[in-house]
Amino acid sequence: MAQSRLTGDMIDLVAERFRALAEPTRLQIMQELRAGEQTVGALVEATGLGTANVSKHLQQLHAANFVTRRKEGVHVYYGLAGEEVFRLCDIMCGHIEAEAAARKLLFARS
Amino acid sequence: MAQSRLTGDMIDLVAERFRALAEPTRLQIMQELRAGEQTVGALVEATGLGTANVSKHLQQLHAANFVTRRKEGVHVYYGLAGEEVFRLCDIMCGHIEAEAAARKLLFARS
DNA sequence: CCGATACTTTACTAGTCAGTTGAATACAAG
DNA sequence: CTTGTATTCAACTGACTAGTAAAGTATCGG
Repeated sequence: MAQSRLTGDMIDLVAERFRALAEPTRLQIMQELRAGEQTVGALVEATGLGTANVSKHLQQLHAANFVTRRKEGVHVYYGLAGEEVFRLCDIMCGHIEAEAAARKLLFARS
Repeated sequence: MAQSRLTGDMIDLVAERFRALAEPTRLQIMQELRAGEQTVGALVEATGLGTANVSKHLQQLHAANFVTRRKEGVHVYYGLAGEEVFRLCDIMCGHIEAEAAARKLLFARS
């Protein structure tokens, strides 16, 4: 099941995907999308970011296949392409919490 | 279990961790470490990268808590701090493969 | 103490990228 | 066709960072 070996090409692709998630702004957008498919304008309002900025981030997330894109009239709706992202975030959160817990323990026995 | 909501601070921390893995070079180093704890010099030889470069990447991985550091005499041994990283990579690989499969399917019915 | 080896730090360069501004495109309504 | 709204594109700036070279630090053997 688990990739015992990551080939050179695959490493590049994986790193590229990680980079798509390595930006707080993009994670914030993903988080907003969790409420459901939304237009660019709605995301702009929800996040307080600039329109062009949000549009660019959405394109990057779309290029990395983390969001879907659907045009309807004058609006463009973006939505989550899957839940993997949040599984990834959960693992990271666990990692961070474990680290915090370890640090706490370290202080406790000083 | 799953974080239904990611707070602002947590988003920053998670993005920071993703960034640590968003570099092919660092993934390559992690991959090498899978064979076991190794010195900086051994990693330099295994990867063909510059010494200072490897040292710096290892520090970043250590700061993100993905590798352990142990000094022994004149050598410094780095090792994997856990297997989460590879779980993350596996999910990403699955994502990439699913995407490739979908593209293939798209071509097939043209 | 001296020199050698292993690693880290610092300073630099070149490339990348987030965010912004203003123009361009697409579509809808009048 | 014209106006207005929604989104994207292009150009720019400032910040960050990978890689490298050279100096600095630590540890061991003699």
